[in-house]
Amino acid sequence: MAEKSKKPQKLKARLPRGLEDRDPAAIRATREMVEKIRAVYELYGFEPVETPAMEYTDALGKFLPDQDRPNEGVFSFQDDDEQWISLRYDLTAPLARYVGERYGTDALVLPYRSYRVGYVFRNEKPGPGRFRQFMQFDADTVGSATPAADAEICMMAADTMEALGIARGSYVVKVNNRKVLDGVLEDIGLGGAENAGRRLTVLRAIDKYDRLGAEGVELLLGPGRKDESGDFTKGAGLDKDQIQKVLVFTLLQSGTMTEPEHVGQGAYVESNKGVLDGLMTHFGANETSRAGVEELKMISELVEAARYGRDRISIDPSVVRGLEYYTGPVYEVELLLETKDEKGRPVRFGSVGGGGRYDGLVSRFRGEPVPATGFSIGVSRLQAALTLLGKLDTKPDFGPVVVTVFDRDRVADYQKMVASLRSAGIRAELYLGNPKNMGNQLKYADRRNSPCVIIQGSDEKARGELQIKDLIEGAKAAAAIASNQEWRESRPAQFSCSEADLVAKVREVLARHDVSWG
RNA sequence: GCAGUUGUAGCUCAGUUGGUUAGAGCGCCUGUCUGUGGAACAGGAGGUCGGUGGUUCGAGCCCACCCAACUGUACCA
Repeated sequence: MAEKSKKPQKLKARLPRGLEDRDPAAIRATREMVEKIRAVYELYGFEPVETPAMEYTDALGKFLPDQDRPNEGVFSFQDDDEQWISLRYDLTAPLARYVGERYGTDALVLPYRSYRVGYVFRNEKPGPGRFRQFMQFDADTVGSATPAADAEICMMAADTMEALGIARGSYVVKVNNRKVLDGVLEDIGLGGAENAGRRLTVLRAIDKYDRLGAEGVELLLGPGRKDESGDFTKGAGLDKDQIQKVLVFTLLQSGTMTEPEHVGQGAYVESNKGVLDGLMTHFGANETSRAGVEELKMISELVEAARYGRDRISIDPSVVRGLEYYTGPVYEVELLLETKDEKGRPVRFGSVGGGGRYDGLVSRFRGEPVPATGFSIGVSRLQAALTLLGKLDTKPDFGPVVVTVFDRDRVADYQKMVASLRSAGIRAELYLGNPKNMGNQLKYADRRNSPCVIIQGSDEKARGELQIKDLIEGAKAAAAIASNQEWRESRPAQFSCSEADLVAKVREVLARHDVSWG
């Protein structure tokens, strides 16, 4: 018993939770998604910019509501000079810093329209499609207060989803305006700084509408709600009339969708308009709300004029989006596809992107107001969703053409073949393992998913020839062969050619199987 | 953070009322096979039984605490 602990303990190879290693297929999928998003953003006139993964903590967080616990949710450390530095948790705050540093100089053309992609970090509990390091792809317009800036970001969000292969009807861009919400809250007596906490509770309750439904929201607005596990969530403690008013607001989204045959005749416009009319009727008396509805109206008219119907961009008062820093229109892109995980349980992905107007975020670096609006796609979450939906190509890429080593003293000859294939633009490599037998080399090439291998033994060398073995064709032929003996001797899908024809013949094999790399 | 469920080989899982040296399938490695991938056959490696402490003559199994994963919930700039 005493010597049990004498064993040398191995270091456990493991990754911190909420992080992931990414294989070639995942990397390729990300690259393709990023490229499609980039193309749409560029089309809309945005230009790229890149900022570092770290910022001074105050530049990221000072404006934010949860500053009383600066180390929660963010990864932070202290620099040599004791200043706090944090890993960015989104791409918006760093952009505000970037703009704040250049505002009013020649380095920045206003309105400034830029996009950026990169990893962001959050120190939170991970879940399916939710990581502690994940990729976002943002676009923002800084220095423009017109709702036209908001409208086009909504349209761009819709275009981006379709560019990513998500069919119209399988996603929706939801739009709301924080001003309308603020007005409603004023109306029910929750205005003023002393009610900030309860306002937050109400906003969170509304935000859960799509998940909990009207009944759940009602409980959260009132006494509170108990979930399936018995956990209790404290409510906002509103009275009946207050709850009723908030619910009327939230439920106004459920205007009917226009029938497809009316699309194109302008009829579908009525649905968004219906929501807006309803908002105006119920809440127009409040000045703040009315201003918000007017903005939404403008956005709605602009997107509809551009033929983006409610099937793509929908006014939805239940959208809250984040907390304090949004000041006007807010947007959220939701995936409407239902899917199941490996165990057959239904998974809802919900929001895969969002954004809004944040007129205060840049101005805190300046003395003057700087309006801004932007949008962010959660690339990692969207990729997780698309993978589960089987909408991403997860086939591994083809491996390189493998030149096998037959005679160990002729490695130079084989390396020369590799070089000539490479100079012809063909992905190729020399077998670098132990070349003691051909079987291992073919097994290696097979596992690398190589389209073909090159073999040259002394017989072929004497004739100035070499063998090209088509592994893809060979695998098909193998199905018909039962014995190993026969399998070996028949050498399926293998042919000779002269050394001079190497590149041309390999090209033929590649063309036959549509092999392309990357 | 809170609650529930679950932790045995790389993966999926057996493991009796607490009893000798913890098993299987798949995968992996080696050989049959230095002139050819799959299949077949033979052999092999791989385990702190999630961790620590306790109860016991004896713990994979019982108890306590801790850790991790999963699900729900809270938070999510």
